[in-house]
Amino acid sequence: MDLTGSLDLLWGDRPGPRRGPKPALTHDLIARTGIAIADAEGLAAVSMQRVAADLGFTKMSLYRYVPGKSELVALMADLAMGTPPADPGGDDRCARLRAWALALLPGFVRHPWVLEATTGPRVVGPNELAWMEAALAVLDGTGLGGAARMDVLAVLAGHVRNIAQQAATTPGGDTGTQFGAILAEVVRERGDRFPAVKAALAEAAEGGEDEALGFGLDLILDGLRARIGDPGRADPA
Amino acid sequence: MDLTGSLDLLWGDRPGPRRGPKPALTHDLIARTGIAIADAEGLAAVSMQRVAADLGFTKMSLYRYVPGKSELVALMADLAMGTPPADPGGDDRCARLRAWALALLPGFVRHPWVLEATTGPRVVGPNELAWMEAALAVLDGTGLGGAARMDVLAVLAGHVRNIAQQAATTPGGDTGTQFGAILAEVVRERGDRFPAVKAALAEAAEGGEDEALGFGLDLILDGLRARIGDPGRADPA
DNA sequence: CCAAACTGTGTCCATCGGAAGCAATTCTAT
DNA sequence: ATAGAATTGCTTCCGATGGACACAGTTTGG
Repeated sequence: MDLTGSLDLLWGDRPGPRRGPKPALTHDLIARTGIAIADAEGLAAVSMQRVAADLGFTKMSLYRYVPGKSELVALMADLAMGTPPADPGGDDRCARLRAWALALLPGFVRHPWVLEATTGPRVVGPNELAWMEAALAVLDGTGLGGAARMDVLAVLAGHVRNIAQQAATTPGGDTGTQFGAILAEVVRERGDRFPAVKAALAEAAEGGEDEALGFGLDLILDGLRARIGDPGRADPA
Repeated sequence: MDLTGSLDLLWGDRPGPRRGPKPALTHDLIARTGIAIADAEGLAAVSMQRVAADLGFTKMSLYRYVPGKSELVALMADLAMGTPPADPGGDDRCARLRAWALALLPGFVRHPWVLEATTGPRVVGPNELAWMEAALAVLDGTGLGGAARMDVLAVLAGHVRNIAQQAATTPGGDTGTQFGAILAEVVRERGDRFPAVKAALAEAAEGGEDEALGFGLDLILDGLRARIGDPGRADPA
């Protein structure tokens, strides 16, 4: 796996050549075209051919800008996540982390393919690193060690990813094939062998509102609050 | 997206035909062959051609057993995760959930491609459902609602997935390209723009042992302990 | 002014997932 | 026992994909 290609591309460490025809495309334009395709039809619909066609160019011209498809997808993913919002500040670090996590969700919901594109070891891009920086900055000055701070970040981001994954629909537009719906379908006729799952599903369907994201964040942040001296409710009601 | 194919295959609802030549292969054998390839060379190396070749058959013969590649991958993933261990029991539900989460990790570490294979909406297989059942059974009888019980499960499993993802190495055997190593490489020359990340990484590298999994679990389970009346240490010390 | 450098394109290739049809094999019904 | 039906594994074929390579046209520096 060659990571220098992704690294140079994502971080834009390219000396600008001066001779020859002026480039008609930019990394940004190419990536945005790919994002549009992935948003509408899923990551599988993103091919070099397709991206080039949507831009009005031939497939091979893209290779003048991007070393390969995986690097293009990495570029798309980093661009799609955008930059983190400004830290609201304040004394309650947990509240700030909560805001950070809540801000992370829309990107995953609007671009569900980013979940696919960012599984496994990869080169971290500028935007992803900026998100990490924002969360770690909040954790600066707590008694937590470096590894622990990274862990808090991983747990929070992981939870947001999970929620986004459950909410993700099939790109084709099959709104009925959400993860929960599929699960319910599977359990319907086999519930006897999985009574706890059956009960939880039935109760959840009856209960109404889905507060998965907030509930999980409260769970994690309550645990965190106990480890750092921070204002906020000590009694979780 | 046709889910009936995956559904029937994963759950083995196939009436056994009696006429014709006896099948030379089984779902189990095919899936295990695919797993061996994915373990050694990554999920990308798993093609119908390759699986068939390793079995000594032609590519198209596999389609007599499996409707398509995605269904094969789903079968591989469910088989690779195996069945959950027996619940140790006891009064401390959090300890039981901790054991459950710890038992979940080895499967992801041994088969990193399962993370890729199980992103996005999918048909849940028997083994995955058994893992869900095991965790939800522990949460039975707590005051938590159905949706909340599912959320606890999602948070725990999500954290384990995240840890496994960070520990995953490139399939090709590039042991140096773990996620943390790549991250460190990126930050090395750009640390000034990301001071919090730089500090956390430096401190983590110096600190030594990596307790990411346990730390995150403690975080989550402490938050959970506050919501269910359960024995266990109240002071996280 | 010319050679070097760069861009976009056309051609070519191996590989992939999968459809369709064919021959051989085995079971069921007579 | 035997004919027909069902099933298997194989061969052939197809469109699409990612990517290598060479080529012609364009721009710029010496």
